[in-house]
This record gives sequence, C-alpha cells and structure tokens, in this order.
Amino acid sequence: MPHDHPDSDCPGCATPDLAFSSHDHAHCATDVLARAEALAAASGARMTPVRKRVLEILLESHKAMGAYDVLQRLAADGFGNQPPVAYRALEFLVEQGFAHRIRRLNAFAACMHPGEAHAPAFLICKSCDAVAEAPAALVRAALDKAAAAIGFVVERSNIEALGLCPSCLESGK
Amino acid sequence: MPHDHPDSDCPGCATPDLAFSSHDHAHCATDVLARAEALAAASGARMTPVRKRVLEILLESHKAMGAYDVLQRLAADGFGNQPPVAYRALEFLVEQGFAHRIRRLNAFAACMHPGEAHAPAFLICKSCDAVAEAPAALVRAALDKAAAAIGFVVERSNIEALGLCPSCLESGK
DNA sequence: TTATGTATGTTATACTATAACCAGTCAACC
DNA sequence: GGTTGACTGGTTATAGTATAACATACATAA
Ligand SMILES: [Zn+2]
Ligand SMILES: [Zn+2]
Ligand SMILES: [Zn+2]
Ligand SMILES: [Zn+2]
Repeated sequence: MPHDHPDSDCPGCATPDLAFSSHDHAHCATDVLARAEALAAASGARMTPVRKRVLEILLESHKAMGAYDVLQRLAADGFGNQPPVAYRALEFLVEQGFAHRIRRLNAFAACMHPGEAHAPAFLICKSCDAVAEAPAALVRAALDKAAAAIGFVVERSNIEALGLCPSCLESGK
Repeated sequence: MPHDHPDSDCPGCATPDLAFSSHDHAHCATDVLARAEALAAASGARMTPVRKRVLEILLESHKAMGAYDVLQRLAADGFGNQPPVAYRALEFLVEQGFAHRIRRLNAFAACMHPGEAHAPAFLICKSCDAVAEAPAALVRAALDKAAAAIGFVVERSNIEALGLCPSCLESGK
C-alpha cells in the first residue's frame, strides 16, 4: 500500500501493515495524521481541533478505543466531556475514512490507510489487543459470491477476526 | 444442507436457505426446534423451559431480536423479567450452536442449521430485516489466507453483510 | 438424605449510544 | 454593515445494551 510521502525511507511504504510489528510508531502516526489532514483539506472536509485531537488519540496506538475512553482524553484536554462530543468526532472520522468502527469491540481505530480505497478485514489480537487492517478484496469477492448464490446483493459488510498476532504467537501467549 | 427428518417433503431438505423465500415457516420452525432438542438431549445439554421458549421466540421469524425484546416476551410468559434471564438463555443457545449473535445489530437469531458444523456469513436485508446464513467456508478460507499473509492466526471471526434480499430486490425496495 | 452443582430469579450497576436544544462561528448574500 | 443559514461544538437528558453479585430453587448423585 504505497502512499505519497516526503521521506523515501518511510516504513509505511515498505511493509503492508505495521500494527503487529515493532516500528517507529511516532513516524507512523504523524505520517497517517498528515495524510488525513491533506485529504481533508483537498476534499473540503473540516478537520477541526476536536476532530484532529480524536484522530491523534486513536493514533497513539494500534489498538481500538471505546468512545468513552476517547471522551475522557478529550475532557482532559479541555474539550467537552459529554458523550456526543466524542461520538460526533468519531462519526466524522469514520465518514471521512480516517477511522474504522470495530463492531466486535464497540470501539474505534484509526485507519492506517486513509485515502486508499479499501474495505479491510480487521484482525484483532486477543492477547495484545492490537488491531490491523488486512486487504480483504478477495474475502469480499468470496462473500459477494456466497451471497449471490442465494440472490442476495451485498452493500456493506464487516469482516472481523479474533486471533493471535505474529508477535504474540512467537512469545507464546 | 440435508438433515434427518421424518417428512420426505421437508422444504428445508430441498433449498439452501429459506430465510428470504416464502415458505411453510411453521414447519421450518418446528423442524429446527426439534433438531435442536434432539441435539441437546444427545449431548446432555439441558434444554430447560426458558431456554426452549427463547429459541421458540427467535424461531418465530427469520429476523434477529434484541435481548430486551426477547425478555419482554419471556416476562409476558411468566418467566423472569430481568435482563440476565434473557442474556443467560441466549448465551446458552449461542454456546450450543442453536442461535447466533449478530454483532452489527446487537441482536440474536436462531440458527437454521443446528448440528451442522458451520460458521456462516450473515446476510442482513436492510429492507425487510430478515437474516440468512450463507455457507462461508470459502470466505473464511480467503480470510485465513489474508491473515496468514501478515502472520496472523484467526481463531474466530464474524462476517456480516448488509444488503438486499432477493424478495426485496424484486419488489424494488 | 445430604451434598453438590446447575439453573433461575433479583437487585444493582456498568457500559454504549443518541435525541434535543442552545450558543458561537463563519461565509454568502443583500 | 447587517442578516441569513449552514455547521460545529457544548449541554442536558434519556435510551439501549450488557454484566456483576447475591439469593433461591431444583436436579442429580453419593
Ligand atoms: Zn504504528
Ligand atoms: Zn498480539
Ligand atoms: Zn422459516
Ligand atoms: Zn428483504
């Protein structure tokens, strides 16, 4: 999944998904944030302070966060401390494709591939709670086919897997 | 998906999934219920009155029901009227494979194929709310493969699709 | 029979999400 | 400049989903 980037050494350009590997996450996060801001500017979507802050909070780790966890952080930063503040910002980010909703966890995770058309499968490590996006074009193709076999037309779908990430597998958790 | 059945004309034996087709649903429901009870008896799982009643309630239609809707029905039938009563029975049914949890809807649906090893994809019609189970072996194979590509091992997964069922497509909803 | 585990019921509470209303901001328009 | 209208964020209040913890009843088995 290549992306425009000033830094030719950007690890995000080299590896498919860093969520489960140790990596320069500060770079990872600022890079994704910058891309999201550029996309917002280009499309006219307004990346206001709350919205940006929520994305920053989600980008602090590769884990999914509940809306109330996000809210607590927002309140600590001087923003509103009522649920709609968090939910509205999260809704915006999801609409813009800057975050994903993980239904299995009732939680939200920053999208690591903003701007790239993708409808990923989510891989949730049950040991370390990290969430990665896996390219799911083939999975969705198979799903569309299975649905078509009984005459059903898929519009949207969510594909979420629970299991063990490579790191946790290796360390025997 | 064939199953043991005294009636050789059983529509469940002929068609893959009736959820979206008009059919003799009374037969459909009593058949599935009977199979579930037989399985429970065989495995030693206790199909108590509440549990059986919950399954009957879920089997009244091919839609998913929220726990509180189920609870209301239970209360009307003289069972307890507190959330754990419904949640516990639903949890039992899910564990036994007699019902499925549809995370996208925060709801539960009776399994139409009890006893048959299956990890279906759920097809949710956004127009009529019916839910069908589609065989998802190939979908899961694709998902396992996509996960394996980044070293992730899938343990469980939920695959849920929202769209339009054949009936609603035809009637132009 | 008594002991043991299982199932149901109840109280209370935690967690997740949205409706509805209000005030400030900003840009388009007159 | 002043007004309008769209949008954002703040607040109150409430709806909806789920579980913890404890008490009671009931089955089965030693
Ligand atoms: Zn990272
Ligand atoms: Zn892990
Ligand atoms: Zn039926
Ligand atoms: Zn339909």
